[in-house]
Amino acid sequence: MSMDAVFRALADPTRRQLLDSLYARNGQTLNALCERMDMTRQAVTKHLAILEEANLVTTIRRGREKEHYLNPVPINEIAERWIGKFERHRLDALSDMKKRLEREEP
Amino acid sequence: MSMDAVFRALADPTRRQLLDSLYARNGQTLNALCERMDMTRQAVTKHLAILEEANLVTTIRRGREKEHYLNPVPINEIAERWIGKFERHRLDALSDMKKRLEREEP
DNA sequence: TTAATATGCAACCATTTGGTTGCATGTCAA
DNA sequence: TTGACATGCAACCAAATGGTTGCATATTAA
Repeated sequence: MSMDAVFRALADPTRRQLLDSLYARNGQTLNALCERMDMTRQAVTKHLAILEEANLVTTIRRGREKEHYLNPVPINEIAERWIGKFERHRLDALSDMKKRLEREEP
Repeated sequence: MSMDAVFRALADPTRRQLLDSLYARNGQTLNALCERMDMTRQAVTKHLAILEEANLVTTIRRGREKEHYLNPVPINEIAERWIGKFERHRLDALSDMKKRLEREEP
């Protein structure tokens, strides 16, 4: 479960929109997801493939349809492992920066 | 402060490495940052420009050197505004998915 | 069985991205 | 002042990205 794939997947606004769509209604089929997107089905398919690769979306084949489910776990892991460490020192870094900025050119 | 720029900036492993480097030692000059990167100074400059555009890095010109400072605020905002909502329903979504997966083909 | 529906695969294309090289500019120190 | 050092700018290039079109396959329903 590479962090790189998750970050890369989240970088595209269309893919974030797809996640939002699944967040609003989980288990949508490809066609359902396409309806709200202003691009061809094949383009959406590619985006979904990238989301699947990042483990952000899981699919189940049900007959001729394919249901898509949001998997929030990788996002949670990013928040905990990577973003958390910056948050932790947010105020420290801010006050640091402020001090630096206030100390004018010597 | 566009969320898109932040996500895009975070998508590249080199840029995350730069943030890590600044997290370890804040206020490094361009040359200092380049030393640990296996690419030309100009390539690093471009990455830093993208990080600046996303407001993740702030710089101060000090004489002929340029100091780079980590700004964790945008990351914090992402965590709060966007990632938070997926985290919140993490368990719900998981159990949802489990149920779906367990209910075999009808 | 057959037509409609849902998805999959592959080739193709324009643009963006990540990197390079070469040269210019600005600042410090001898 | 002059040479060394730190950074800036621009042209260029290969590869990745995001999108398209066209056709193939599989499933449902009449």
